[in-house]
Amino acid sequence: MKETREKLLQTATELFAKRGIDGVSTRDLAKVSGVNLCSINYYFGSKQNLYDAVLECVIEKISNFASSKQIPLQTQNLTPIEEFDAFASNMVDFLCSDKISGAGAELLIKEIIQPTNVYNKLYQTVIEPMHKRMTAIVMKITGLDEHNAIIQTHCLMGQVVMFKVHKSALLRRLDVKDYSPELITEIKSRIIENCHILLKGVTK
Amino acid sequence: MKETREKLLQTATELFAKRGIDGVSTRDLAKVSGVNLCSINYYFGSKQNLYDAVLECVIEKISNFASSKQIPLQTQNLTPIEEFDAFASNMVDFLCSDKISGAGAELLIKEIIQPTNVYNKLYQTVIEPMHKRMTAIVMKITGLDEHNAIIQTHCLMGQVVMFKVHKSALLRRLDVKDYSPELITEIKSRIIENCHILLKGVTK
DNA sequence: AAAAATAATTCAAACGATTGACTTAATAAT
DNA sequence: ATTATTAAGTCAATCGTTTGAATTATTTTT
Repeated sequence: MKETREKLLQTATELFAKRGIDGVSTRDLAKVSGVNLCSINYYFGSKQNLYDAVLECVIEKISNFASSKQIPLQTQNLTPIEEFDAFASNMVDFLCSDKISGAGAELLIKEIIQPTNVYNKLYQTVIEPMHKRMTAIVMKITGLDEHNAIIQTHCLMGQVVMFKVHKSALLRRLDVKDYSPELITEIKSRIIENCHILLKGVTK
Repeated sequence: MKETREKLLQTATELFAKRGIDGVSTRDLAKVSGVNLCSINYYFGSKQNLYDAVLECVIEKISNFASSKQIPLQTQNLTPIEEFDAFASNMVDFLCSDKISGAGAELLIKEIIQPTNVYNKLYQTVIEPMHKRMTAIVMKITGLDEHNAIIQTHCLMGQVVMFKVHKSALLRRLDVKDYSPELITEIKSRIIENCHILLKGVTK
């Protein structure tokens, strides 16, 4: 059946996201997936290839999510600020809402912290285009040169990324168990307000 | 000699930071350290205990670094903004300058992304006090209530953390090989300027 | 439509290698 | 004499991977 491959991909995404590739054995994967052990090699060739396939799925998911959010927006004529807002909002949604990214965002961060051979593709197909696009907007609004705009872009993105990277600390500080839709909304508007202030108030 | 224990701790910090605890075998550790395999169990009891010891060293290093930066400042009477600046500046230094944190900062981020049993101590002794202190400053300057100040603190910290978490992407974007002292200075002043703008311009 | 042949998939079992931990013995340093 | 360190090796457990037989699904032939 074609389910076996899919089940393996899904389980692997969750387990790898939680414990990393070295923290998950092929026997764990097979048991949790409910498939035979050799299915991993049958469908993917090796555990490493399975990990690569999982990450390619995540890359694809991001690409799809990004383009799905762009199509309806391109018809309108957005100001740079509006374009930026949509971008930041989507980024928060993807990183923080498990409904959208699943365990993918978790895996993404792991790959960034401890890059494997897949990182190159991740960077070229997802990270760099996003970063470049955001840098262009920052340059347009602030008038910063490219060098400074890149650094500023990194600052702005950091505000978003932080809520995924160190989610646990924020939850403890706020004394809540998980991100609620309301909290995500709060975070989003705080980030966007901050970005507005920075984009308008920053000096060369 | 007392070197063996120290050498193990040092090597373990670097290897664990690079490849994670599961990515390093005890035989690797012994070989790279240039010590005998059983020294690990002799001095630390187990690989896990060695990892814990390494992280406690990192925690201690942060605490020392933080307090060393506080003593000379406490004598002066700093404004909240000045206190904030020193705090942010030190945080950038610790996270981004390998001379100061060594591989410790790398390990720190790894522990945050994939917490082990040591995370609790890390949070209670380092992260929470920092976060609380910064939140207090944010509240004082902006007048935000605690809930919003916590979220804002997370945003501000994110700007700093980003330069450690996704250092590789920034280096690629700027087309440089590593953080130079000049680049760190640039980053630092950008972050501090941003924080000034946000602390003064944010609305309830 | 029934039977035969082929391909795709799953299975239990086991492979060789490596893991962390441990033992015993001997040596070196303080 | 106590402590520190090395050496060589064993241990059970687990690792990723492979095997060949069994099963199921699909296609071809009759």
